[in-house]
Amino acid sequence: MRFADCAWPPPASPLSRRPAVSFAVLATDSSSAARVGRLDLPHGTVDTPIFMPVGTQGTVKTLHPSEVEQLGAQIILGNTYHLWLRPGHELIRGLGGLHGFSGWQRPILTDSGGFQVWSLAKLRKITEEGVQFRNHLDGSKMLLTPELSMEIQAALGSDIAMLFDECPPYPCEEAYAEKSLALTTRWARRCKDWISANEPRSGDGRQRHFGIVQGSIYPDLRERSARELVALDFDGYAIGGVSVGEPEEEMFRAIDHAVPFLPHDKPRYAMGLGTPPQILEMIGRGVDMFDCVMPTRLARHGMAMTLDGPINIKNQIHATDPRPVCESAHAHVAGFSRAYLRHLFRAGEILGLRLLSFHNLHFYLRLAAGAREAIAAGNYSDYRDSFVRRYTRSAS
RNA sequence: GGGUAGGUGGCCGAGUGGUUAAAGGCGGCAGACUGUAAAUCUGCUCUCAUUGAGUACGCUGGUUCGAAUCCAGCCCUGCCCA
Repeated sequence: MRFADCAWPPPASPLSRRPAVSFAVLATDSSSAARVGRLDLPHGTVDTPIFMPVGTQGTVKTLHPSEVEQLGAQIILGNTYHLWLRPGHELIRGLGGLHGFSGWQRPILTDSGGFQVWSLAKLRKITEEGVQFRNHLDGSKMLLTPELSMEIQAALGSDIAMLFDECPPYPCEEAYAEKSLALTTRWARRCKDWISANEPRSGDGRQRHFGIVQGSIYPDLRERSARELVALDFDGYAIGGVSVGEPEEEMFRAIDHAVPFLPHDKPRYAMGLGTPPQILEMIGRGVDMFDCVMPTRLARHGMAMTLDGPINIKNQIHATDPRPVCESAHAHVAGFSRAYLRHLFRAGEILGLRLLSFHNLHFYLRLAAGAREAIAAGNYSDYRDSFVRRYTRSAS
């Protein structure tokens, strides 16, 4: 199975006819820890491994929900922090939750605001109670707590709510990482208490909750964090605190030191990852779910993913190139030349942002679909290796 | 013809005796981006060479130790009046 041979849109997996359970592992790879799974959620089913496009503010930037659907995206992200500040979770609740409000009818995962603890570090103060933010919109002080994060996510009505965590920076002293993960665990307990006291729904329609493993680059801490969260019993587990500036090898190690302590029958989610080769690497290490701003942000900055690595469409070299951006491009984009795409970017035309956003997401989604097919077909290592070999060949 | 304002690096535009190869913007050429304060940010952008040198603020001449900056003449442009 090669990336270029993958059918698009991907066929429904014949493996996915099973009794309704929240998550089922349907196939495993013999040469790696990769597995194919199915995750049943209130708004639909998600085939794993999966890439989840990021739609922080209730929109996958530049794209119409129908286009995101056309891409075959099965689940997208939203962000608690941003939607809380603007337009406010009660407003969204009143307009049909995030699904009704945004027009996206498939599953949504909401991040808890924990990442903003890291990304807005200059504007916040962490206490036992929660995180005091200086609102980046108007500078006013606001307190986000585990309970409030859960309440906001319940109001948004996402299919999966992430627990409120502290994402420590890199590098991070071991003592701080230990303190931080202990806080994340205490917050997880408070999230759980809030959920059991307030979650109105039950059964298949209920919101799922994923814990977030922290512990920076320290193996013992990763293990401890994973064990503590698993003991609290959530619907799935994420590995956080990665892709915060650490070398790639540290990132892989952090995953490896967490995955073995996570249950086989629950989905595993590596937060914020990654480049295409990183995602294939992580799938081989047993991760099921990914999200990353990279395809959409890079698209808006003129970078297009191709089977031969990313290219900067703004570069002069593409000025008269009649070829499509990539031989694997979706028909929606394949009809446009690199020369035209370059022109759109140089002219500041919005269509350029849209076409590359569409293209890069297609590339990522197809990468994941190909991985699912390859795992089911029992040749995942070949798929990964042949993709990475070509993708990185000209990059160096 | 008279008056007046002005001519600065690819373009716009600041500078009005030395710290000016000349602010800033645009344009151009690259780079960065990983649970999105991001259609953003960074670097380079006269010529040649390694430090360094050369050429350059309409043109020509002058004043001065030193001129994009002061003076004279000329050329050109905008506006106003004939």
